[in-house]
Amino acid sequence: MVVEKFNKMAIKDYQECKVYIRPVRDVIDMIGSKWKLPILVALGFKDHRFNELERQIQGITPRMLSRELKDLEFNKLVKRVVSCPDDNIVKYGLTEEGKSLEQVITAMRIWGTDYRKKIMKKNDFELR
Amino acid sequence: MVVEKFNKMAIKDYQECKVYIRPVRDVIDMIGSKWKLPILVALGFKDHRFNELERQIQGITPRMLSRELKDLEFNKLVKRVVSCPDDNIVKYGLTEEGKSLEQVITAMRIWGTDYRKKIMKKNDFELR
DNA sequence: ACCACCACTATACTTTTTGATAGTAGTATA
DNA sequence: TATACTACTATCAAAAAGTATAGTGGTGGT
Repeated sequence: MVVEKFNKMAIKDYQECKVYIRPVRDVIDMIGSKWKLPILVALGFKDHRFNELERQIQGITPRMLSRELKDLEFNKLVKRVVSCPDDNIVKYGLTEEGKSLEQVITAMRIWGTDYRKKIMKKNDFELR
Repeated sequence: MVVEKFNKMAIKDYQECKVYIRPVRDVIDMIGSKWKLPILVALGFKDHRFNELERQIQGITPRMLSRELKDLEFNKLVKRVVSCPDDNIVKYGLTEEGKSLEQVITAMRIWGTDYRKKIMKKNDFELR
């Protein structure tokens, strides 16, 4: 009796966990690399050209920028637009899907800022 | 004149971007690996013993679990407690700091769930 | 014609992360 | 005493992620 109940609970917990874990891992798989969030944040400000992004995101190489933009395009978070076909001006911007990430990014930003403040206070020195 | 204004704006944008990017990257650095969020989600349900986590999180190896728990402990998101010293029962749970991540995780979960639904609709088949 | 800028791509390499497998020390159980 | 479970650790290998460096094809200006 007791064993059976315990088992059922365990299975329930397990399934609930999975249901909660899966979408969260999807998000990490999509935007959890070193450069994807910086790119998305920059594009959240305004559309950017390739070289603008290169300059905006310190340290990124064109190879990484290119790859990450392609990944983000593949996942429909970013769109590549040739805004002025005569001049071949390429711009990158967020899709609606990409814009809908704003709440996630904002939550991270707030938490990250708080965390950084706490660390700074505790250690009583400035980080960077 | 125009050039000067443009430059100033560019600098402003750049600085604002950095201010927004940094905390977001901090978060990714802390929880952006394959197993950290699954662990945090599981611990959000309840405290877990080491082997409980192993069973709960399908696919994780004890090596990874051990390492990731240590990382999370190091960053004060998770605490290790010997709840019953006589029996040496070890449990892992969220710290207050870890619990404060809930909003981030919730935002990710909601977004991830929506995204998955959209993909499923578009492709008109079930994922997994 | 020459040089610069834009939007990338190619190649090779290093570093980081993760996995597979086995093992250990301690306690409990039959 | 043998077996099993808990909470891990060690070693090595593979895979993934990221870096360094150079180069390409196109357009635009002088």
